[in-house]
Amino acid sequence: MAGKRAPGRPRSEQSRESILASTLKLLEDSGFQTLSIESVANDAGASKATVYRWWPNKASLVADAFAASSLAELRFPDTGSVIKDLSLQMSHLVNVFKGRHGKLVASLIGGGQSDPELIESFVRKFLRPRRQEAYLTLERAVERGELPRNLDFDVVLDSLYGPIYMRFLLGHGPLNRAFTDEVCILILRPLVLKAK
Amino acid sequence: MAGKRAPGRPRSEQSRESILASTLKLLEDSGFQTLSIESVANDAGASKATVYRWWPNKASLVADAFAASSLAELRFPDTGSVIKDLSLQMSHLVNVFKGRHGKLVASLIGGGQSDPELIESFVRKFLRPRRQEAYLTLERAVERGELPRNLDFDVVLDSLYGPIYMRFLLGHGPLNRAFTDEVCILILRPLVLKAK
Amino acid sequence: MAGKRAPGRPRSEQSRESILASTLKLLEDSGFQTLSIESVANDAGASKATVYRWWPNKASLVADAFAASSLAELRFPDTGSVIKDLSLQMSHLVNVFKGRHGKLVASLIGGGQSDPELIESFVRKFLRPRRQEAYLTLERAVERGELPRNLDFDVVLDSLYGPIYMRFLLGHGPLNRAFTDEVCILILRPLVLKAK
Amino acid sequence: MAGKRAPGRPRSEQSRESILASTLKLLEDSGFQTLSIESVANDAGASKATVYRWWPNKASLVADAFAASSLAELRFPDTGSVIKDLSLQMSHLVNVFKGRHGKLVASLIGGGQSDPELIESFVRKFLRPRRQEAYLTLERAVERGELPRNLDFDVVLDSLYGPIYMRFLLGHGPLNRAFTDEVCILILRPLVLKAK
DNA sequence: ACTTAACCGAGACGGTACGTCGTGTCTTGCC
DNA sequence: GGCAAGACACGACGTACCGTCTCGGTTAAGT
Repeated sequence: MAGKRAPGRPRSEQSRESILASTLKLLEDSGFQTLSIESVANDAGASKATVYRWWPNKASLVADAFAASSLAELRFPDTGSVIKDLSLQMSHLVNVFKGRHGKLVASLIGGGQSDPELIESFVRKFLRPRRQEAYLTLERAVERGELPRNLDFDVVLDSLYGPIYMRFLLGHGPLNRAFTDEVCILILRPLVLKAK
Repeated sequence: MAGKRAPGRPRSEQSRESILASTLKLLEDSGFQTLSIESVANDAGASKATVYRWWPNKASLVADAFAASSLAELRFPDTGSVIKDLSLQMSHLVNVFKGRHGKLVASLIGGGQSDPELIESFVRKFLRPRRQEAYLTLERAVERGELPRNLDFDVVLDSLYGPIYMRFLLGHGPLNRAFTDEVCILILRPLVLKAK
Repeated sequence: MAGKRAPGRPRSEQSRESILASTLKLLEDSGFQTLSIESVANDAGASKATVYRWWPNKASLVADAFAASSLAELRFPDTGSVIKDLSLQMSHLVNVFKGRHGKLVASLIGGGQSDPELIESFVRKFLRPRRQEAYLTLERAVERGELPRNLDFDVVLDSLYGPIYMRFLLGHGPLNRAFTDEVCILILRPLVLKAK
Repeated sequence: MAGKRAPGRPRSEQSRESILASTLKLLEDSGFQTLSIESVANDAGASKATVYRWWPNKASLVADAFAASSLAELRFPDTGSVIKDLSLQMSHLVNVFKGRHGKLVASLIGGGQSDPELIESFVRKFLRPRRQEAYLTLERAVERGELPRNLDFDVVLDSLYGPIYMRFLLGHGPLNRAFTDEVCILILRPLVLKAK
């Protein structure tokens, strides 16, 4: 079913990949605003028309490039302790934000303030998958009796990660393991104690 | 020597104000990226050269315009209860973010990801002053015996406001009074109980 | 060896014809410069590759299309009077130039100024055949004793038709029967008189 | 009166001249069709926007460039004989057409077949001024009694020059002094004889 | 009947130029 | 010397064709 192939020359997978790769590369240097589609096409050895044929605007292109990037390496550990699990993962996230891909994420969220597509892509491709895993981590803790039932996971998780995003985007305070640990303890310790 | 005034026509206060006003106006419609200095000059009935004479780039202009805007109306109440004080103020902030000036703040933070001056301006003109007031609110609670001494105010405040900024910028969950209240209770209730 | 036919599918006569027809049609609307091969292929329901397979460039295509057009309907009458014969034919030519095919001829000569192939085609397919007939008309007049022997036919014919082409291409004066008659009389009357 | 100067920076005469000069230069190499405005701007060290600010399209630009070129060097002599006067001037014209500026004129007339502005410019800037002089030459001959009164000058002149333009544009026969002399004699001798 | 090979449509590809828009700088005359 | 008006060189925008290139499918001639 749907075995029919579209007629005409098929899309070049090679050009698609080199365009996305160039986008990522240039984005890391120059940020979202200064990134020009012309420079992407140039760097990728592709034609501007080819870029515009497949991506309607810069935002779509960047969103796709971000989605294609291997940013999925943020697994949650399972140590038997919620606090340890989450503080480890939060510290990993901070390292990512401060590393090579930090500028990319900042560009995405920053550019997204004037282009909903970018935000939508970031949430769908990055935030939601990670949150799914976080739900599991929290559920495991509930099963273990570490956390109470009837907890609003989203409120807890936004309280844990919101401070990270805030400091990442506003830079008004240090962003490091000490900070994430403090936040983690501030929020989770009372919950865990209660459950005892 | 100090009494000497530079010769020539003094700077026109009127043009300065109309330029800042037009900047704010256009920013609310179009966002930071699409805002062009050309359009500002045009709308303000000023010359492009005049804009460039006084502001080196778009970011400075927007930062100044933001500073000149009356966004300082976010006082903290003093009800005698930390939780009430903060949940009221957080709810006010959410209303500002969802109101007419929301787009302005989003533009500032968004544009700031590729232009540090904007972030710096936002933090200095908006975030810090409010935080100063928050410190006072928290201190009052400590004096009252509502909160323990040796509390890291910045960690507490980022835990309270981070979730708001995160939902404001990413839009991945509802942002309303119910949410801020839940966050407020999640974080402050345990602290207050402990202090009893 | 000569009898051998190449194997494989033979050229589609239908596509050839529809391409030439579309070329003519579009040429009449848009002129040579604006005519795009893409639009021809599109209009003809053919593929661009098919056009390029058979015609190396736009000029060849247009030249072929012109050759295939039925512009051969400009016979010379034989009234027994050179002046009548030629003034009739010249008037016919003017009508053609002012009619549906006028733009086609103008495009051909115009485009030909930067593409010799077009001019060459126009001369070979249109001008020379007509001139052959004109030679016969003049020869008949010589036989009749209407015109002197030793006349340089080409000089006479260019003197008769040059004014028509000039006004057709430059549009600096009216182009109508009155004009062609005057030219005809100016040039031929003295010759005929002399021959008497 | 009308002493008011437009406000703002005045147009740069230097850029105007270098643009027109580059246009002429490139036109002689490449012809009208292949001439790109981009290359003109580039060669002139000007910006594309500047070209487009002052000339709405390629035709206007070329027309202006042609008008600014010194193609006015085609004076009519006054030898006391119409035939001599005209055959000299016609021969000069042929030399111009075969010389450096020939391609320019051909481009103008060729391009003009799809852009009336070009033709209009050629007629106004080149053809009409020369024709005015030709009228004077013919009038002198009438005064001298060399030519009859009541002659339609335009018909005579188109009969003389039409053949030149025709051979210039179609290239179907030699274009040289011998040809112009023959045409001149064919048309003018009968008139002059009559006038004797 | 079966192979073979050129044909054809569709349409993607790297390019080039288009005409427009905004940048930041400049020149002019008025205030 | 500030200011509006606005021209300037520059460079990216998004579009349209260019001429070339795969594809899958079609159509005869020659086995």
